[in-house]
Amino acid sequence: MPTGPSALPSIASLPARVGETVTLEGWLYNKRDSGKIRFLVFRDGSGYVQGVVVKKEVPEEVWAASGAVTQESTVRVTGVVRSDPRQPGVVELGVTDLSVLSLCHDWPITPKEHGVDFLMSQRHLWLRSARQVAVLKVRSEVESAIHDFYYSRGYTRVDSPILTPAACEGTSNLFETQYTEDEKAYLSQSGQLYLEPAAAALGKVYCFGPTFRAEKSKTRRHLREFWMVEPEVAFLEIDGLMDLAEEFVKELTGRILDRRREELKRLERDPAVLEATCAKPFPRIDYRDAIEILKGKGFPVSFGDDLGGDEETALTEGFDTPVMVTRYPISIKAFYMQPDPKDPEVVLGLDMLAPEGYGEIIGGSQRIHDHDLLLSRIEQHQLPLEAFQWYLDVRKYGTFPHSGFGMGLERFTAWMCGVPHLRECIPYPRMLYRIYP
RNA sequence: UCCGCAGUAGCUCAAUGGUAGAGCAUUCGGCUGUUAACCGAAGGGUUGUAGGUUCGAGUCCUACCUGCGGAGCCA
Repeated sequence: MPTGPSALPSIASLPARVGETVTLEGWLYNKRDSGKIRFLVFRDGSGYVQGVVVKKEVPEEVWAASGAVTQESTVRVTGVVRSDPRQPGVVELGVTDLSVLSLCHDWPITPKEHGVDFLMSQRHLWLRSARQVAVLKVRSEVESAIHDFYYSRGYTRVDSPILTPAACEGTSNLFETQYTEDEKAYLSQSGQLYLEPAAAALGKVYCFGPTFRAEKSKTRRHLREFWMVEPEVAFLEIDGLMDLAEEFVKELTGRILDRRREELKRLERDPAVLEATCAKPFPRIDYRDAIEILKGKGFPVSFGDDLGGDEETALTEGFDTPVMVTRYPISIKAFYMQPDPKDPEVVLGLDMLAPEGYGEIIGGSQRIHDHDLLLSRIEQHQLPLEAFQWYLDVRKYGTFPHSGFGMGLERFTAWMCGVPHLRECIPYPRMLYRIYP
């Protein structure tokens, strides 16, 4: 079992050490003082443990240190691990020695409520709070599960570039940067176009990295910098893509339920919906049927309209799993999506909507594999042909049907955690008018 | 960009146009089983900025700044 940089045991390991005397290093999370007995809650990143300091049982200087120590001071503490008779399965530390390594003054984040503006300005410190720690652990678990999912199925990870010469879709929401003296570059909005040639090389590929959208979005479901995982699979068509998306979401959700129960509990996340997601098939609804359902619910929508947040929430009502909507009108979707041969007004696209109002977590499609059809779509969208010549080459040299999707890591994490706003689901959120810290 | 809401102590919020207040945090005191511990005391303010109305403005009006929520777009 490898140890960290310090050979000291972690708080997380204490339940297996009942009866032992251990020394820990960490921070003071909270303190309750009751005359001749003090309760100090320590944290070290792996967990939390309550230390009990009794005046007549410790040397005078240890008692003094336990009184002087403040929230977020760094400490080295020694004590006996014992089960807490009031909470079975939980341990506490009978403190025998305590030294303050660094006394913390004026810690700004108190145990009471704070406003969003204040917390966001203190994001680097806010990260230490129990709720943020839990969310970041879930996020990390999701990231790890993503790699495990694809690796175990024979996918090759292909890192797509972050600096790109032109837009994938439109140019109004790109971050621009100077590449050379007379050439611009743009931060990537998607790795998809680069994955398609890679799928011709490796068959099954995926990329996972940061994505940048300079949209003027100011909602809880948008970030300007977010992480997206994108699989792209050769010879996979729309029905197989839907199977892949469902299997993917089921596996990630199951992984969180298996390994992050503690964090879900701390976040007061009811696991019922996540358990249903693992157990039940996801409904698959054609866009045309979705429009009829929405009309029945009183929405003034007709064929050709895109679905807004309220419509998405209405469609998922009554389901405790994600819902997949397919076959959107060709007019509202990207140029590269494959038209349905049986219904040329729609494309073989797929959106997966999370339940409970969390909205779109996956968007994907079968791609156009016919060279001339793709060429005509590029022309219809008035995209610069020379910029897409390499993309057309995928169809020119041994073309093949293929499909892929993108899943937003923060949106998925937000849904897992039951956290309403994406800003808590990434360590340092980048939002409109906010790039500090 | 558009629509709506807000800005008062370090933080979260009160205050009919008439003496600027509470809780938490901080400091001091009390308490041997606390769980956002509790009890007592103290310090802490140019009410976002600039102008205006009024005998009198935190409160009403105008402009600006900052933030929040939502829309469009999307993951």
